[in-house]
This record gives sequence, structure tokens and C-alpha cells, in this order.
Amino acid sequence: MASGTAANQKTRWRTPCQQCPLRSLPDFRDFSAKELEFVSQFKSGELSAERGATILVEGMHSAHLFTVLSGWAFRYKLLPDGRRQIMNYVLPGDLIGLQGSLMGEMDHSVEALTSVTLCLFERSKLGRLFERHASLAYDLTWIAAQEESILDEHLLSVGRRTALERTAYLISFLHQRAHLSGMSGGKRVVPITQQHVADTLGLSLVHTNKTLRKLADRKLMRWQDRGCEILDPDGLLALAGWEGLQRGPRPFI
Amino acid sequence: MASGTAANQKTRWRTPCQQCPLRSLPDFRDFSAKELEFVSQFKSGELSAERGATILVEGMHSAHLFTVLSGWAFRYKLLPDGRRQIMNYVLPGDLIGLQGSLMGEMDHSVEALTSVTLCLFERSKLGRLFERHASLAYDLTWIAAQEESILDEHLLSVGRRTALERTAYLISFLHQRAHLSGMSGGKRVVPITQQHVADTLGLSLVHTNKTLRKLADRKLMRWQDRGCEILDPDGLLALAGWEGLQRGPRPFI
DNA sequence: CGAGCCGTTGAACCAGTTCAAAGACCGTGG
DNA sequence: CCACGGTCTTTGAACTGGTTCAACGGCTCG
Repeated sequence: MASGTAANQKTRWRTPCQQCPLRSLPDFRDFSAKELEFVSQFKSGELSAERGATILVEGMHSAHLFTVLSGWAFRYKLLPDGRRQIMNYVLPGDLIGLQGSLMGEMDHSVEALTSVTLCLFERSKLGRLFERHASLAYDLTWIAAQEESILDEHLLSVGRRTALERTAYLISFLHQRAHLSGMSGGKRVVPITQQHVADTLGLSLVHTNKTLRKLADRKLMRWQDRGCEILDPDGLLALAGWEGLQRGPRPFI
Repeated sequence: MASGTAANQKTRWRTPCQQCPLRSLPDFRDFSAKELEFVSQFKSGELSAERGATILVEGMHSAHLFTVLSGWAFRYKLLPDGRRQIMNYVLPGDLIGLQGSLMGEMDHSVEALTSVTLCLFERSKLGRLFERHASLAYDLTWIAAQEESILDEHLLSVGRRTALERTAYLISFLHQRAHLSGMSGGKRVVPITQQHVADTLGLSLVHTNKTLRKLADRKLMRWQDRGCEILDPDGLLALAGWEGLQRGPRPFI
């Protein structure tokens, strides 16, 4: 279970939004010069965190919003006795802390899976975003609705899919997300342990291991190191009974 | 499982937003005259649906958004073979169809639990809302973030709580929601069957029945008719290990 | 009065958990 | 260089929380 301390480091400003490497990804929408200018001054700095570091803590009242610039993280909640449920994964281009910014305090925590760099935005400027940049306000709502849609699918998995189906779903999901964030050359690895898979799917570690083995025996994927390689994307989708993520231009801040 | 057909009926305009009965509830935020005027012309009519009727269908491309004026409904998804997962319940003041409006097509369905009346909004006017009414745009984002927060908690339940804890959680959750929507005089009943409980919690009908019996034996609640009566709200919260819904002024459209 | 829906209960079963142990692969310090 | 401890994965075996199957009783509504 999580043991990392919040060893975050504020770092010097590095990446100007105008040259943000994420903008060139095909899946992100284009920004107007005006939008770009606003986002640029909305951004107040960058932050980096090591693998295992806790970026946001449940109950915390944060003055910031973040967008992931590079690396992987995950959102989770704990029960009083320590049982953990991972809600979703956070990849480059994803926004975190919106829920906390709008509702006062975070209702979940976020931990880094790899070393991560984040763009930092001032919560206090969020009002101005809504007042002066309708298109960005729309994007924020879109992002929140998108997250809702993903959570719906996760809930369907955990509630109604069998262990094998769930696992196939999760592997597909992560593979697609990685692909759309430009992280995978197809074979690429997702940096998670089997414990993460278990905590995402509501399964025990042991049964997760045995289920992954079954998927490997069927030549659908292969577990290696700390992650997995996809062998048969379509087979996984079919097994999960899942349509896949919807594509199309995606906003980000 | 769901059998109702979409027997929706457009009805004559009835409730002017200025006299909306929901506005007087303590939990909803106040509107300025300007906001009220916009919402008033954003609303294009009302619609009513009978118990069992399907209000929105997964895959559908809807030209409307809805707010529930009265009655109960629920959001759900189906797997190809018919397994059903209920994602959340929809009560007076709740918005539905936002996800579909923003992302093109609905990724879930909505069915009425009681007879329901809905306010109808034109999706085409959503752009104007963002451009001219920042405060309402903010509210929409808030609403989406709130839904996300609720889904997180559901996912935690289904993934990591035991059947008894889950059931206690759901009962508490519905009780609180009903209370905040002004629907309950404390003893009031939630209009759902045990099949709905099962499909919300990812349990079988039989085991749901046995679990509800345990809660009743412990004098925490009582099942009656088509719903339940809460006997010991705090006992349920404690059993679930849940903090309860956060209060405070809540926006609605 | 019959058909459906809803709730209830018992009994057999099994998907997934828990317990236990061991092997692979690090990085670290002696 | 090797020994050591920590993290991660793997596997077998016993167990159990929850499922499935089956049947029945009560209620409502046409």
C-alpha cells in the first residue's frame, strides 16, 4: 500500500504553454492565441513529484489545480481500515484537483506512479476563466463530464463484470489512454503493479495475479516488469464487452 | 429488468422558473434576477414520464438537457448480455443529459422510478449560457464535479465495501439525498425495489434480500412496500464507514 | 380469478478471498 | 564482491461471501 511521503518539489518554470509538447498530439484540440495567452498567465509554475509521492490528499484544501505534463499518477480513496479503491489514472494532459477547487476540499488522493511533472494553476484565477473565456469554461465542463463517463464505465466493470472481463477492460482502457496521450509505441508498458490492478478492480492481489495469468495464457497480453504489454487489443475489447474510448478532439487546459 | 417503453409526453408549460418550488429549498443557492431570466428562456417546456418509462437511452443523441422537477429516476448502463449496473439516482433539482449534450451521445440510460416531471432545456442554447452567464457555467461545472464525487464514493462501495457495508451506505445515501431534496419527512420511503438495490451495489437479488434482512434485524432500517424506512441513520453511517454527503449551498439550473 | 411483480427462504455451489510460502529482482551498505 | 532486505510476482490449498437454482406466498390490477 502507499508509503510515499509528499516529497513534492517546486521547480523553476520550464515549459511555456505556447510550446507545450502536448499541444501537438492529434487528440487535443487547437487553441486560439487568446486562449493560449490566458492559459499561459493562468499557469503559475511547475511541480515535480517522484514515484510514490502523494500529490494531493483527501480532505486537503488546495490552492491549486494541476495538469499533468509528463508521467503517470492515480486517484484513489481509502476506507477507515485501509482498504483502497483506485478510481482512475491520470496521464499527460489530464487535469487534477478540479473537484477540490470547486467543492472546497479534496474527496480523494492522488499519488504518482512514475516521476511526474505538473503544471500549476491558481485556483483564485478560476473565476476569471469562467468570466472571460467561455470556451475554456466549456472545456472544463467537458473534462468533468468525460471523467464522469469513465467512472460510469469503471463502475459497470466493478459492479457487473467478472474478474476476467474486468481485467481485460482495465488493460484495454489503460492501453487506449496511453496511446491517446502519445505514450505508447504500441508495445509500451503501463507502470503499475498487480496491486494497483487489484485495487482498481475490487479484487484481491492473489486473484488478480491468477486472472492476469489467464489473459496471458490466452495470448491477449503479457505481464512484464511492472506493467503489461498488449498482444491482442481487439480480443481484450471483445472479452470485456467494451466499446472503447470515444475519440475526437479533446480539450485541455 | 427494465421493460418500460419511452412513453414520454410533452406537456404544456406549467411552472415558471420564477416560481420554481425547488428554489425555496434551503440547500439550493439563490439566483440573481438576471440569471433567473436567462434560465427562464433557456427552458423550452416540460415533459412528464410514468414509472418505468425510459427518459434517455444509451447511444442516443439528444437535443435536450433536463432538470428533474418532481419524482425519482435512475441512471444505468447495460452489458451486451443484459447485466445492469445502476450508476446513480436522480432527484428533484438534478440535471440529466449533460454528458450527452457535451459529448455527442449518451453513454448511459435514464429510467423513471416514479412519475416524473422534467424541465426541458435546449442544448443549442448551451453555448450562450457559457458566453453570457459565467456564474451558470460555473454551476454546470460544479454539478459535474459533484456527480464525479458521488461516483467515486459508489465505486469505493462496490469495489471495497462488504455487502452489509455497501447496503448501509446506499440506504444512507438515498436517505440523505431525499432529505436534501425536500422529499422526506424523515420516515419517508424511497421508491425502489430490491432489484434496484442489487443492481446499484453489484450484488445478486437474493443476497441483497438477505443483507437487507440483516440490517432490519439490527434495527437500522425496515423494508416496506417498495422502499425502505430509516430507523437509525447514524448506525448506518457508522456501519458503512461513510462521512455522509457534504452540505452547503448547491447550484441548480 | 389469473397473471405478474415483488419479497422471502432454503440448499447447493463456486468465484474469489485468505493464508502461507517461496522465488525473482532489485538497490544498498558492509 | 556478496549479503541483506525490500518490493513484486507466483503458486498451492483451505475457506467463505456471495451466487444460482428453485419454490412459494402476498399483493395488485385488469
